[in-house]
Amino acid sequence: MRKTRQYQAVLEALRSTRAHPSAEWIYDQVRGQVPGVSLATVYRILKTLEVEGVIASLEYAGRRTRFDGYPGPHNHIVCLRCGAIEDVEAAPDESTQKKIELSTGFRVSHYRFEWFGLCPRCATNSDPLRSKHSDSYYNSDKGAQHE
Amino acid sequence: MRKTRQYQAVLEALRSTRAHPSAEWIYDQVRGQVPGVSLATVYRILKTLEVEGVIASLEYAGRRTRFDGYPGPHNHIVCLRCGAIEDVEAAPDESTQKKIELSTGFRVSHYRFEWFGLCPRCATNSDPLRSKHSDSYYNSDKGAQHE
DNA sequence: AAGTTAGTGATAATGATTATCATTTTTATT
DNA sequence: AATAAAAATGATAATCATTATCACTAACTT
Repeated sequence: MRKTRQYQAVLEALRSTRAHPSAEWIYDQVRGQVPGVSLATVYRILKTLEVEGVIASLEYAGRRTRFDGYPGPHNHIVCLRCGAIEDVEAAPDESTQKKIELSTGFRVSHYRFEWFGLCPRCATNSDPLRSKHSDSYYNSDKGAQHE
Repeated sequence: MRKTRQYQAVLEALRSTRAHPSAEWIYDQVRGQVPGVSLATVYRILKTLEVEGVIASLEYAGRRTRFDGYPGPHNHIVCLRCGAIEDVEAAPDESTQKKIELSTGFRVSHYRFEWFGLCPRCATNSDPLRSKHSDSYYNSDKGAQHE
């Protein structure tokens, strides 16, 4: 992969935050650096970066994919209402993985371990839950509601 | 919710297997009992059952949702290639959850803990990976490849 | 039996992501 | 530098699981 302006802008945008943005939020940032960039290009570069292991994608059905520019040994806690994703250090212990491999015969490559609930702000705010297809975070036009 | 023929047929179809089927596989089963049933009705009933806590949905971005008719204290192991989902007893310990609640301020309602890898058959079979939009399990016409 | 409520079936709409393809940009070769 | 080959881009159409809509029907209530 060539280190094009688009490529660099995508990686910089993603790494500019610890808040796990969506492709569309990244797209908006990149447009500031490369005005005519296409959303398809952003998706393409994100996929390349993921395959290279440079970034990670966090996928939840019915919600847009969120990207993590600092993949490493950590897990996530996700707000059911606003979609906020924060890092968490806890992880299931490795001895469990060996047991599972023996009992199921699967060859395990990775695990997903995520807590779900309400973030502190959402826990005290009783706005209605929003539909599957609109995250408050990193939404294209409306902008983030909080944080 | 009235216990209509459609409702009962959906629940029976889902509970007829431990293999976590998709809405479309359930739809095919239900059609055997209620010939003119609509796919929309199946989705509607599945959503109701989930909200009632009678069943659980297992969601993976880009793949169709899979349903679990026997939700309980267990977790899953997922094959990256064929989409097979099997039950696993291991779970992260509860003391970790308390620590996370204190450090993040989130109010945790549930967690997701899943191992990914290749099932025994897929580990020894080198067919190409299929696209995001076609699971081999519970695919409408083609039927399951194995199991 | 009439009236209210809930559920259904058919189909259109949704929306994030991917595929396509002609064009442009970059790299390699002469 | 000129040309050829390879890769990346931008614009847009296509995909596809799921949801929304709405007219119609079945089920309860009194």
